[in-house]
Amino acid sequence: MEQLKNDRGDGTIEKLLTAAISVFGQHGFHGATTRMLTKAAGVNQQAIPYYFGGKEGLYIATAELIGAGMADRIGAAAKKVTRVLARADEVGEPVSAGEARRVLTEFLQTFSDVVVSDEAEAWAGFIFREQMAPTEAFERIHRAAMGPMLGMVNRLVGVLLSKDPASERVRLRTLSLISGIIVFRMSRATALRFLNWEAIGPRENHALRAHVADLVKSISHAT
Amino acid sequence: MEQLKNDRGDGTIEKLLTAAISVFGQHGFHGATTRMLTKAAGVNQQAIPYYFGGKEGLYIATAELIGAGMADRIGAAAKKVTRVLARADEVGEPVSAGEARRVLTEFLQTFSDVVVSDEAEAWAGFIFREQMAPTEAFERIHRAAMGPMLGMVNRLVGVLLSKDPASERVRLRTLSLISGIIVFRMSRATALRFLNWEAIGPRENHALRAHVADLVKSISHAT
DNA sequence: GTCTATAGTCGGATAGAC
DNA sequence: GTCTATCCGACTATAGAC
Repeated sequence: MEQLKNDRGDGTIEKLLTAAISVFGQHGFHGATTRMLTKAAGVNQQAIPYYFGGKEGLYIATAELIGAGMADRIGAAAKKVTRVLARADEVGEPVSAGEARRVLTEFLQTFSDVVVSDEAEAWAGFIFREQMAPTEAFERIHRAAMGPMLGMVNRLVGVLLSKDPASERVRLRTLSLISGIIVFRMSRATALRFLNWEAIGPRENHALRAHVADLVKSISHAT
Repeated sequence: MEQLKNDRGDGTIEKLLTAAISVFGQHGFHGATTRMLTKAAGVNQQAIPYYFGGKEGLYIATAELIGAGMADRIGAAAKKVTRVLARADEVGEPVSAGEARRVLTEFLQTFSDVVVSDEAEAWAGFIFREQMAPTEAFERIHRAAMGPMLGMVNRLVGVLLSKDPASERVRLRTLSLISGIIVFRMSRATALRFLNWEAIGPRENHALRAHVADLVKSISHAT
């Protein structure tokens, strides 16, 4: 399967992949039918077996696209953090609590932006379905985006707690911290209702960023 | 549909419901077939349309059972909290921060126990699928268990932050707090791997209870 | 490379014997 | 109330014209 044929197909593959993210996300693998997928993409039903070898092939390809998309969207922010951590390693001196808090807050605010973005809405269903019953698709998303992010955040949480990042306590905090942000996407319906929000617009986005700062602050204050 | 017929059926309905929780949880509504469901329950395929009017009817009935199960399992702990809150209302004096923290910790530890329990494993897939694409089934679970719990926890978080429980800030914290616990069920695979845990046994359960106490503590310390 | 037509499979629900 | 047999529709994938 050396490479996806691109000649002549005026974006059939791309249209299919784009549509697949939201259709699979909304209905899951079984709930989505090839007819839904191709209709949403505006292409012939036969395009799926032809280009992807079948529905499952399209599913895997979609997962890869999502992984790449996530990595891309948080990439710039992640690079900043990596740079700070790398510099600390070079100097052989740990990152200061103040800097860790600043960097972590900034990164997680970006993450929060991405999480509640319209783009992520299409990703979310896909990812969280996979999280419950991981298939190969999840592996790919994890490797591309989630794994590196977890490790990075964990190091900063370790600094804030003045504890070994490898310790259980730090890792537990990291997991809870990230899930405390993701909840606004994953349980969006529940969250909106509970907050009396109708949607997540600029004002709500701003409130979320403040909330993220709150969460980070609460880590450094606890012992 | 006055009442489910129970005469003579030696537990067919019960067997079907019990099996349905895990089968729907694992495969989702579309992924689960009536043949899977009835085979897992050890009953005739025809039993689903007969007793529940169809696959969807079984799905709704399953949701109700889960809602009742959750309410039951956290019921005792919830009652304690309700009592404390009610007493405060009577006296007209707010709950003290110390008591709020104690009560909240105890409640959330129970919640954490339930969340990671084997029983909840069967519920989890069902609930989180619903959370992403809520149907009527979600409404029922929400009303039975999640809604009341959110309100209760929120009041205590309000006390700890010395803020109006209705305020956005408090509600945001409540959502993040609860999701910080649920993550160990919802993203269990990711969490276990990140923590180098093989399973959640007694030791891990204990660690989680300590972690929950940590999370509550971090609320009272933050401003 | 893209289409129409259709084959082949499996899904949920029904009919009717017992 | 429970079974076997079966229908009908929807699904994915293939065949073959263009």
